[in-house]
Amino acid sequence: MHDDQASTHPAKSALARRMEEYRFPPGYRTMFLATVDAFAEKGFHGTSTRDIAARAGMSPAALYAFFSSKEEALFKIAISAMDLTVDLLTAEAEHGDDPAERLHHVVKTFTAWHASNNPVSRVVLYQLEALTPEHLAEVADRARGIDRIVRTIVQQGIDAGDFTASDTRATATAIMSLCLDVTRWYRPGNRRSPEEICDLNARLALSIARTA
Amino acid sequence: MHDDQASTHPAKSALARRMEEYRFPPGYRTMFLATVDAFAEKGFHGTSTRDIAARAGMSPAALYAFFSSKEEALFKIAISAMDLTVDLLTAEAEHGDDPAERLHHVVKTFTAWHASNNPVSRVVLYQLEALTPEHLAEVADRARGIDRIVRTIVQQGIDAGDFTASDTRATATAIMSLCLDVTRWYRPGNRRSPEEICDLNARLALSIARTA
DNA sequence: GTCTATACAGGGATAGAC
DNA sequence: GTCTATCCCTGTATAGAC
Repeated sequence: MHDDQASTHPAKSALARRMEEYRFPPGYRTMFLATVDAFAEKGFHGTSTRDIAARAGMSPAALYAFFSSKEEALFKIAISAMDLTVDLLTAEAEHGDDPAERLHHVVKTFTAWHASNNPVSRVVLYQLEALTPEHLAEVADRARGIDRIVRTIVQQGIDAGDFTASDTRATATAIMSLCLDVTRWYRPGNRRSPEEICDLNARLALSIARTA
Repeated sequence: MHDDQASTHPAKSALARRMEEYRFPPGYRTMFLATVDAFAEKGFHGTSTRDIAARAGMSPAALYAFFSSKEEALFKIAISAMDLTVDLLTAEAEHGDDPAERLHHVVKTFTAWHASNNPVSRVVLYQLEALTPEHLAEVADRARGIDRIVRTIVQQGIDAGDFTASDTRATATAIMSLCLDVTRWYRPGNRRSPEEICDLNARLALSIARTA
């Protein structure tokens, strides 16, 4: 008999699954996921440690068994999510023989990430300004790594003569916009299925790469 | 002799100019703009009324001469900005004889808005969750109005047989993503000039509208 | 409309027991 | 690792003078 979802999560996020695989302690996982949801809903500064504790079903002090501060919790969430994103996209960037195919896979996966892990991606996209400058710098490094994955494929397509865009960075930025902005407008139960959304974004990304 | 900019604003925002035209009292304008900048930089909950007061060069109590609460300040900022956006885009949506031309104008203007009024647009895009449900509903109305301007042009283009997209709303969403996400990545002094950015977005929007 | 002063609630974080 | 209890600071908002 397998566990059903007892929590408020409609489906277990990729991050939750990874934490299980890696045998993170259950208390940590509970607190971590409660923190993600709280930050996603109310924002970092709008969330009190008491909010988080209530969601996790623990006392406010329990947070400090896992994180040295609320800010560190945000930092660890961001790092975990971005490392997972890099892993996913790096794997996808190797599927497919030509740049067009690789772009298709990467955009599809990156779009799906933002739809299926909406709470985490809201935190990563909108809450990072609350980090200390040191932590922000580490996180910005990861963000550049993600950018680079897309940019590299665009450049390869241009070099191969398959993509006709003239400005690699600008093209990558536009493609990223399509993927990231899913975080803003997507809600579970959207008119379009996640698959339709991912497919459209993948096709639009190719159009963008082929716009002079 | 014209006034030079004495404030921290690199250039007077469209909103600041409109408040002058409409003869808003100077104290109100100062407080309003200080609040915008504070919210844009630190977020609504990350900003204290003392922060705002310090930026405005006034006492913390001065805020309450203009707004009944911090939340009301956010609400008035959002409403002002969105009303101005609707005015700008509505005007642009009338320039041009065919849908392609109108789309070009609207996307260009909407992109320029997010680049040139970055602080205000950061607040409007990322801080609205802090509004009361009643205020949020009013603001969401405005947001739908803005969406509709783009959606209408897309629909006209499809009806005219000029755009080949099959899903009007999805197409409008993708075009909006290009425009809105400028808020996230654009900073004054970007490698590309605002004009280049606007032109590219306008061309990409057309590509998107013409992707099956 | 702007100030000084202040009430008073809520927040982050810690102490110390189990 | 988790709790109860609590410290102390910060934050919103108001009172009342000018």
